[in-house]
Amino acid sequence: MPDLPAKLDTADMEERLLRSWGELGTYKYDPSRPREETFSIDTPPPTVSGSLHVGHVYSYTHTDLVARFQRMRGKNVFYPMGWDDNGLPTERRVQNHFNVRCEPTLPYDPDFSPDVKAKHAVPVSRQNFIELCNELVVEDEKAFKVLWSRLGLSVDWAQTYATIDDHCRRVSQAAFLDLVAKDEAYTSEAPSMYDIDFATAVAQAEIEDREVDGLEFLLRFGLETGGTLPIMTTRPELLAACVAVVVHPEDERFREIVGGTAVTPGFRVHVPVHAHALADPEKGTGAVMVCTYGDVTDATWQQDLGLPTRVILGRDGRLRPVEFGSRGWESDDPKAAQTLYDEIAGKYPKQAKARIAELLADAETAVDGTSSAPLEGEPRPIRQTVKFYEKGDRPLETIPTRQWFVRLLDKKDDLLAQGAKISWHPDFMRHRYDHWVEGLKFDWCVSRQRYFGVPVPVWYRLDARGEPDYDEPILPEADTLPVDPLTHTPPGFDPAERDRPGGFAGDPDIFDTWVTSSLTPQIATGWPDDPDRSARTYPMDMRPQAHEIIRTWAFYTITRAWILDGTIPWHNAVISGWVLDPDRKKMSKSKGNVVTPMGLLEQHGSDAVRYWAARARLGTDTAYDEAVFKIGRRLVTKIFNAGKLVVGRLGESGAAAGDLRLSDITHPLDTSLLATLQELVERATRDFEAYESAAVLEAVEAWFWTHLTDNYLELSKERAYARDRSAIATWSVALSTVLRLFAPFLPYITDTVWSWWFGGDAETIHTAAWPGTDEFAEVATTRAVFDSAVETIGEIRRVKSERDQSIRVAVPWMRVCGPPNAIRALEAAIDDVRFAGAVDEVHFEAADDVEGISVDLADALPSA
RNA sequence: GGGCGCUUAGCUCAGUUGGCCAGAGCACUGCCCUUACAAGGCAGGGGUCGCAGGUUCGAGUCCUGCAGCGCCCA
Repeated sequence: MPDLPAKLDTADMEERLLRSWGELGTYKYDPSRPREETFSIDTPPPTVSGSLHVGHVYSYTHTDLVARFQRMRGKNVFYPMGWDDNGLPTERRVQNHFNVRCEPTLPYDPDFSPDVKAKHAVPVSRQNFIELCNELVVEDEKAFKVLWSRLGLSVDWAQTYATIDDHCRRVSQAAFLDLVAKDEAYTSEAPSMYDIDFATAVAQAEIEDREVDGLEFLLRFGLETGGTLPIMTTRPELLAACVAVVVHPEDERFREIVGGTAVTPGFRVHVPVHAHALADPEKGTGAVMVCTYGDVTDATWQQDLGLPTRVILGRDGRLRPVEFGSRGWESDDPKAAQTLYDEIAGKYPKQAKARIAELLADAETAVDGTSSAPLEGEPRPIRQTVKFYEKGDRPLETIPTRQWFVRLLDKKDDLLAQGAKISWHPDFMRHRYDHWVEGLKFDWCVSRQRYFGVPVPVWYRLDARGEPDYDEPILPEADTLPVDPLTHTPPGFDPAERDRPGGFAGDPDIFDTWVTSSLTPQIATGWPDDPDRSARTYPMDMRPQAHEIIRTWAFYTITRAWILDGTIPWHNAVISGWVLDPDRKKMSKSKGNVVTPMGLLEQHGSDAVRYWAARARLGTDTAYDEAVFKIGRRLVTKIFNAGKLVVGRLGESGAAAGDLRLSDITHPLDTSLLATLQELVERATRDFEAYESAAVLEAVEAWFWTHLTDNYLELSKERAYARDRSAIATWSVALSTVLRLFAPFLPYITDTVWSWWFGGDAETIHTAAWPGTDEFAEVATTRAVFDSAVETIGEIRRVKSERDQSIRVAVPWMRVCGPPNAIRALEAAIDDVRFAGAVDEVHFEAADDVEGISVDLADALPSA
């Protein structure tokens, strides 16, 4: 037994154990053990260029609790860590840090070195950009690794990946080739949700609705048959793109004109009037103008009704030049139409809207030869719901562009069935997934018109005029991945043929970051190159994540696994809530209410911070509350002190660590305590298996405090000091067991106390066996003796306390009254109670008509 | 507008399949230096379990409706 320290030095303890775990290889994954002995975890790769915040500490701790529990149950835990360095945040950080910008058409320069002093950002090739990224994120990764380690995450650091590294790009591209081969990915020119500032298409999952102030304009269309048709619109600037008018099929007001032709004001273009169920009779005047494209419904109408397209909005977000009178742009008065359009061409929608409203308010642009202007009255302010890219500032536009899509809409039922095979913790979180799948409206747009990311690994043949053939994309050989089609040459071509008629062109786009992130299970488990590793770790056991990305990360991951090989990616989805600040707002960097986690660990100790995180049930949001760290800290101190007491006695007793046997435990109080401990172990194990770690902690903490330290240790202390074999053995068993039950939550203090007596330097508690539910079966009795002893000492304390007496004050005698069963149980442990209560003589009194135990010793107390 | 969750002591939260007077910690009050622990221990006060109905011998727990808060989606 080592000399036990007088005080607990947290920083020193943490540093020492971190080193020791590293040397022992405590958290190493063993690739030789079979699948059924392995527990594999699909860890969320944090965005390395993002800030470290307390939310990380929170949810990652939840994961670690399960990892440690499974490890102690004998599982070979596969607990990798990924870094997400693929995407916009890193792109920006690399740009600023190295003063470069990614120019994918440039050739790779192996000798490039950044010039941070250059006046303008230096353009570099995509490969150079990726290399700079790798260089930069090394530092970011270090910061994360230091924090995670200190927090006590039992990650195997030999198992790491980064989403932009060669391996991930290779996996991502290989999985894409698989999609293409299965006809699950396709390219098409279609109206897509497009952010004009980011200049890229986005997917449904990245879109959010925002309420904004808008204006409603009432326009008078002409009718071929004479008269006018009032139409309400919020987007008069798209009037030139109008291809039809629709009304609801059952709307009596418009019965006469369906099938007829309307004439747009100002531009004097003839457009058909159609009936369609999506036209809302309650909205505006009931008649809607269809423009290509004002929003997604326009695209539906255009498709359903076989309408032509008149696209006036360019990918730069400005109204592009149009020639009225040319094919597709016929007008009753091309010259007037052109004059009108030229006033708004080149403008952004917002400016164009203002200008066209002015012009349409002019009677000159009348549609019916009358003198009244097509714009009736003043525009009315309204609140409208508009779609935005989640990172964007201007509304999304629906612009036809060529994109790659992954088929989703044809497999909703399959995806629901896959979701149903997964256990969600808490279970109600599965609704989020189901509702998202049910609400899917588009296939997944996976191409992005950005520069930094995993390139779409595709080339296109160019015809004699230099036009790409999108129908027959050229794909790379699997063993050449990863490729960048803008620098690599496709099989069968010469580099000189790039961008030449009759030659080839590389696809300039990159993938949506979720294309790669949705493959973290495959990335981590070695698909497609290492089938052996994959067979030992996949499907994974557990996916921890936060609830707001169920519709993205969880959804896409389930989708990819289904398409790839019909599997579910993991058996359990474990969903953490958020950390809220004291005002109940989500903590995030942008709100400026973030607390730096390393400071917390240093101030309160890692165990105490883990305690705070572990107390929260899965799926529930938690207020950031310093008070809870303090409670955790108190628990750590208590374990330290109780450990000192117990190990001190064990050492004094002369027994060796392996020397004590369960069969030594014979005293009724001791066997009775083990009955309560057995209950605890059963409950803790059951709850942990159900991912209810917060309930485990609560139960273990309650037992430790109220059963062990407040009562049992006090009751049995005299026997322990007297080297009573039964007491000594019980102290050893109780401490060993409760330490192991606490170990997943409080890895530092438990391992420290463990090392004093049970482990030594060479063995850590974290690979010790989780207590078995039948571990004490041979000696545990019932809890009756313990309960009655506790009740009696509680009564003694209460009476003394009421008399303002010390608990140690000596009492010559007391009378105990209680039901016969309780009295009989109490008699078996009465010497322990007498010592703990400092009572000399006891008179028992069994009575059938009383409820609990009561003591009478007031008269025996010295006067206060 | 649809869905999900939450509403229990001043605060933060437990309350398993409905069952004895509703619990913990913090905070508050009083007492206690008891040889593991004063960064402690013991004891105490404090709640019509959001509201209104219903089922039941019995409801914090099940059902219906309503309200407030939060989140997800439209």
